[in-house]
Amino acid sequence: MGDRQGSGTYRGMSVTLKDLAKHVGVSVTTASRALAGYDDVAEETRQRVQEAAEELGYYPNITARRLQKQRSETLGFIMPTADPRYGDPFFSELIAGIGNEAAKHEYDLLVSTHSPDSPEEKAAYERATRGGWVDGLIVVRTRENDARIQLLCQQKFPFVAFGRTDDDLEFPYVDEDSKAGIQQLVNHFIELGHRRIGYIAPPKGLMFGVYRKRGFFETMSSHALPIEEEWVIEGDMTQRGGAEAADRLLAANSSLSAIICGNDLMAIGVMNRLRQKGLSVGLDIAVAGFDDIPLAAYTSPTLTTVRQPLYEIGRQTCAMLIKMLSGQTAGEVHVMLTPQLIVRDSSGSIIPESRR
Amino acid sequence: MGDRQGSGTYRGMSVTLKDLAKHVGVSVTTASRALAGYDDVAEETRQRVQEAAEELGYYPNITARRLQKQRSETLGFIMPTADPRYGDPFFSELIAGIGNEAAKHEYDLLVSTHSPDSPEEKAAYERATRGGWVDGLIVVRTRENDARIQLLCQQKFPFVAFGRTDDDLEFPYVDEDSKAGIQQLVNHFIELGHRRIGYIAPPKGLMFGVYRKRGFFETMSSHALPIEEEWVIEGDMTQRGGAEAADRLLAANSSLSAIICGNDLMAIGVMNRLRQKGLSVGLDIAVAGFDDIPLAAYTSPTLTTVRQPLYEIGRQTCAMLIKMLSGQTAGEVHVMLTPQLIVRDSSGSIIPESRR
DNA sequence: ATTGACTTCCAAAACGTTTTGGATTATACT
DNA sequence: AGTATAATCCAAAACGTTTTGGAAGTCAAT
Repeated sequence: MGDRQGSGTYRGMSVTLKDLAKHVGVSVTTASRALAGYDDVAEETRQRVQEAAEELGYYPNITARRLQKQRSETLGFIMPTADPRYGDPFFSELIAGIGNEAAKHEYDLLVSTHSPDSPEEKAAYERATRGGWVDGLIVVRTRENDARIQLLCQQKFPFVAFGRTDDDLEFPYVDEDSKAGIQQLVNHFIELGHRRIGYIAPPKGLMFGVYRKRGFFETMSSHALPIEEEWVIEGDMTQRGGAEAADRLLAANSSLSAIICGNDLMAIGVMNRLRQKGLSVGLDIAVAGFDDIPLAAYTSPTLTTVRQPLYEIGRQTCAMLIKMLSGQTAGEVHVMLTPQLIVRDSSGSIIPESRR
Repeated sequence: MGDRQGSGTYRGMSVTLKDLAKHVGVSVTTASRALAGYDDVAEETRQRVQEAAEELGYYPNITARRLQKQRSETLGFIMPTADPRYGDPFFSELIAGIGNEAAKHEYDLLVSTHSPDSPEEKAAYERATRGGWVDGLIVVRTRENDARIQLLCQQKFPFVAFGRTDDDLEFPYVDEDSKAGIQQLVNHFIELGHRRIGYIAPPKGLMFGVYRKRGFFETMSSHALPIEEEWVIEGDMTQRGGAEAADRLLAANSSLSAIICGNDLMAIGVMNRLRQKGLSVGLDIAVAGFDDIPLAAYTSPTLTTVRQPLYEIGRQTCAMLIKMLSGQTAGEVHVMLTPQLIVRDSSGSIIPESRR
C-alpha cells in the first residue's frame, strides 16, 4: 500500500457506496436504499449492508448527495458590515440564534460579510440565488428600498428577513417594534424629569433607524417637548462613532440632560467620551442605548437600554425559513416582537425641578 | 405578481451549462473551457460564450463543480462549547479572523458547535473528514490527550490547531505563549505590592489552562511567594462561573489582595460579584483577566488583562491551513505569539507597605 | 502528396449519490 | 394450471460540472 500523497492535498481515499455494495454483494441501488431505510429491501440485507458500512467506515459523500437531491441543506447569512465585524455583539447573538436553530434541523450555516449596498454584496446574493450555494437566505438590517429584498422577491428565492421594508413587497419577516422601544425610553427619561433629550440616530437608509427616529419624534412631540435641530445627529453604530457623536453633541453646547443612542455600541462610546470630558454619566447626564447586548450590564455605569431579544429573533427567523423550505407554508409569516425597557445606572435618578 | 409556487421548495429554474452551450451552438466542453479561460478555445468563441453567459444569467452550479473537483472549497470550524455560544467574544473574534482570511481566498467557512469530548463532537469530526464536508479543519482549545487531533493526524486530514498538545504528535499550530502571559500578570501584581494572589484556573484538560497555571505557580515561587491550597480554584470560563468562583474564594476567608482569572469573562463575573458584596475592585482587591476581549476596556472598572490577539490568531491559523491546502508545504508550521500586558483600572494602585 | 505541428473543437467518462421503472422470484388465491 | 400480489432486487438515468483523449481542420515544410 505504499505511501501517501506527495502534495499537500488530501485525496480522500474514502470508501464509496460502490465499494460498499461490492463488498456486500448487492447493487449500489440496494445499498443506498438499505441505508436510507426503504422497505423494499429485506431486513436481513439491510443489516448486512449496515454492518458492512460500519466495518468499512462508509460515509456518504455529501456533495454527491446534494447534487442529486438538488438542495444544499445549507442556509446563508450575509452580514452587512463594512469590515467584517463578527465581533459586533449584535451579530454574534443573532448568529447564535440562527446557528442553533439551523443545527437543530440539520442545516448548515454559511456566513459571509459584505459592505451594505456594495457590488460585492449584490454579487454574493446573485451567486447565492443562482449557484445553489444555499437553500435559503436570512436577510438582516433591512433598508429603505432594499435591493436585496427586491432581488430575492423577483427571483422567488426563499428567505426570511429580520426587519420590514417601506416598499410594498410581500415577504416573510420577523421584526421588533423599534418605535415602541424608543417610546419606552423617551417616556422613561421624561418621567425622570428630562426635557432636553438628544438622539443619535442610526445611519440613514436603515429601516429600524426610520422606526426608531419616528418613535423619538412622535413621543417627544406627544409630550410637547421641543427638539432643537442639533440635538439629533447621526452615528455609524460603532463605539467610535458614538464617541464622535458625543463630541458633536457637546460642541453644539446644547446643554442636553439626556442622550438616547440608536444602539448600545454607540451608547458605550458616548459614555466613555463623556467620562473623558469629566462628566459623570447618570449624575450629570443620562444615557441610554438600544439592543441590550450582553456588554450593557457590565459597562461603567451599567447601561439603560431596550432589550431586543436578538438570540430569540435569530432563532425565530431561522425557524420560519426552515419551515418554508420544508414545504409547510402554514404559520405566521409576519412576526412582531415588543422590546422591553431595561433601566440601569446610566439613567441616573430623578432630576430636581430646579435643574430641568 | 401572482402567487408563489405551491410547494415551499424552490426549484431552481437556473440555466445550466448545457443550456448555455446549446444556445451558443458549441459543446458543453467548449462552453466550460471557454469560461474557464483555457487557451484551446478560439478567442471569438470565448467571447460569444461569455456574452451568452451574461445574457442568460448563467451561474455554475457549485455543487456539481465540487463533486467533480473533489474539493468543497470550504473550511470547517467546530466550536467546542456546551451550548453553542457564538456570543462568547473569544469565539466571535476568532471567527472574525478565520472568516475574513477564508473569504479572502474564496473559501467558505462552515461553523458548528459541539460539547467538548462529546460523542457528537467526535461524530462531527468523523463526518467532516470522511464525508467531504470540508477541505480542512481548524481546531481550537486544544486539550490534553486531544482525541480530535489524534483522529485528524491518523486520518491525515488537513488541519491547523490553535494551541499545542502534550502528546508527541507532530502537527501545524498557532499558539500564544500563555505561560509568559500569566507571568507578566503576576509580576505586575507583585510590583504593585501584592503578596496574596488567587488564581481561577480554566477547567482541567485544556492545554492553555495547563500553561497558564504553570506560569502562575512558577512565577509565584520564583518570587518566593506562598500559595495556599484554597487560593487556586477552577472556573468554567463563563461570567457565572467567575461569580461562583469569587464566592468560593471569599468563603475561604482567604484575605486575598488580588485575583487573576483564566479569562476575561470570568474576571467580569468576579468583579460583579465582588461589587455586589460591597468590595471595591481596584481599591479593596485587584482583579485581572486574560484575552483582552473588546468588552474588557468597557467594564466597570476597566479590566487589567493580557492581550491575546484573537483576530490575528484566527487569521494566521486560517492562512496556514489554506497554504497547506494549496499544496505549498513551505512556511512555518509552528507559530508562537507573545501576549501583551494591558494595565487598566482593576489593577488598582500600589498597596501601602502596611496593608501587604 | 505526405508529414508534422498547431489550432479548435467535442463525445464520453468521471465525480458519488438517489430515483425511476421495471425484472425476478416466491406466495397465495382462483 | 393460471393469475394476481407482494417482496426483493437491480440497471440505467439523472444531477451539472470538469477532464480526458482524441478528431478534424488548417497551414507550412518537405
